[in-house]
Order: sequence, then structure tokens, then C-alpha cells
Amino acid sequence: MREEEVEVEDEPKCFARWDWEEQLPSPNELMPLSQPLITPDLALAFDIPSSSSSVAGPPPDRSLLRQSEPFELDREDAGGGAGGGGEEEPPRTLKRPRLVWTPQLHKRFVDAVAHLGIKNAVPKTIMQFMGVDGLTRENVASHLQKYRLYLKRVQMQGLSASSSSSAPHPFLGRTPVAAPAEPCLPYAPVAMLQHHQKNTESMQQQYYQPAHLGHFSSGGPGFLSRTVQTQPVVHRTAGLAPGLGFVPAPPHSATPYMNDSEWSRKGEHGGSGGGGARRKELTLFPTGED
DNA sequence: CATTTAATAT
DNA sequence: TATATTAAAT
Repeated sequence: MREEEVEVEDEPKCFARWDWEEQLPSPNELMPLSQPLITPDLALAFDIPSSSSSVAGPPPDRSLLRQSEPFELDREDAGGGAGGGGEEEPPRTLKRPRLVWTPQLHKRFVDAVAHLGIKNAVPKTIMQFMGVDGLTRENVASHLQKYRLYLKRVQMQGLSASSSSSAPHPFLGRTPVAAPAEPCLPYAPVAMLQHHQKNTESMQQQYYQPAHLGHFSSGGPGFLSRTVQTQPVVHRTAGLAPGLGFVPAPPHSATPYMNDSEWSRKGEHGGSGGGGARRKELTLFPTGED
């Protein structure tokens, strides 16, 4: 009897539940993905490195992580996925395919961070809050690291020249802190307020690699647009974090999601032209607007 | 043990 | 490039 690792229900029952419908792509927006032939784990099973046998790892129960998950993870088949062979229960002892942080998934992440507050915005909590099946703590940790670097960079920019005139960053150059996102949390409601620079950021596009970049050695790019595969419906009453007991209370006044820019910009290069005009990765995903 | 961070690997 | 993995420090 494995109990879910989420055991924070006795805690503040005042977490917010934001509108998933906001981000969940409409059924009609989803592109016709043709991928789920076999479970990603299974595909991975054939791609395992001969040595490095880690057959003693703790089985990450990805199956019961979330039941009413409005989200379904998409993995890229790292290997050619020969196919054939037993397929049933995916061996969780093997490495899984890389997680593709689709905008929808990322939005969940950002929302989670924004709503949890700095204090609770740690990998495990975020992972639980997101309630995405298959998401691991490491997935979140890795993404969180990158996300923090992004924020840091943006903050530095805002710090550089801000003040009044050319304030490139509306939220950074100010003290927005729209409102106590956490009217609850008796003990630490100010968690976010202190570092109110940890939310309301966002970024879009530049996620999954378009075909032209295809750097997958084996097989080649054949699955570049299967990007978003979220359940078209059923978000309502999804009850994101069943274990956490987050109840409705979306004061998400602070989660504007502006098109700031990509957050994974390398350094600045070539200033000659003047400018900014960075290449915009094609926005394959149906997130044209939201 | 979990988190953070840097470095490194894929 | 994006993400994963690891090591070391906390």
C-alpha cells in the first residue's frame, strides 16, 4: 500500500486553484499528433545503455501520481523505438525520455511557483502542485534551476536601468506585488511579498525543437509537432493536487504572462544591427493566444 | 533526505 | 539547445 507522497492536506486549505481552462488548449487547437504507439518508457527500454545497470532504483510510481491529471506528459522517443516485444507495464527502472516543457506544462510550472510562493516553491512541492502524471522531482528541479537563472537575469536587467524612463520590465522595475496571493497561510503569507520577483514572469515559444534543428541522432526528427497533448477536456473539477488539498481561491491577479521574451536567451550577441529582433522560433503550439 | 548550484553529459 | 545527471555544499 503505497500512499501518495502528497500528504499536506492538513495544511492550509487555502491554496488557490487557478483556472486551468485558461491554459488548456482547446480541443480544436490541438494538433493531430500521431505518436503514442507505445509507452515512452517502453521505447526507452530499448534504448537503454548496455551497462550502467541501475536495476535497484526506487520505482517512481508514475502511474498513481495523479489520477485526475488534466495533463499528460509527452516524451520524445529518444531512441528509434524498434517496437515489438512485450509492452504492458513500463519498466520504471530505466531512464525515461526527455521531458519536453511545452508552454502549457511550463505555465503550470510558473503558476505553481507563483502560487506557492518562494517559501514553498521547491521541487517536490511544485511537482505535487502541478499534478502532472509522470513529472518527477528532478524534472522540476532541473527546470526550476533554469527558471531561476532566467529570473535572475531578468532582474539584473531591470536593475541595471530602470527607474522611470526606459523601464523594459514593467513588473520588475516596480513593486507590483499586486495582492497577497496567499490570503491564507497564516504563518507566512508574506513569503511572496518579500521576494515578489519570483512570479508573474513568463515566457513562451522556443520550446520543442522544430524540425530544422533535429539533433536526434537516431531516427531523426519525425515527431516535432506532437508537442502538446493535453486532455482536451476534463479539466474542470480536476482537483489538481488531491493530496495537497488546494482549494479554489484564485486571486491570481499576478500572473499576467506577458510576452517578455524567451527566457533561454544565450548571451547577447552581435549588437551591430541594433537590436533586438531575435529570431522567433516558430510557435508550433496552439498557444497563439490564450 | 531534500534543496541549491555549478559543472558536465546526453 | 534543452534537458538530465552528478557532485558538493547546506
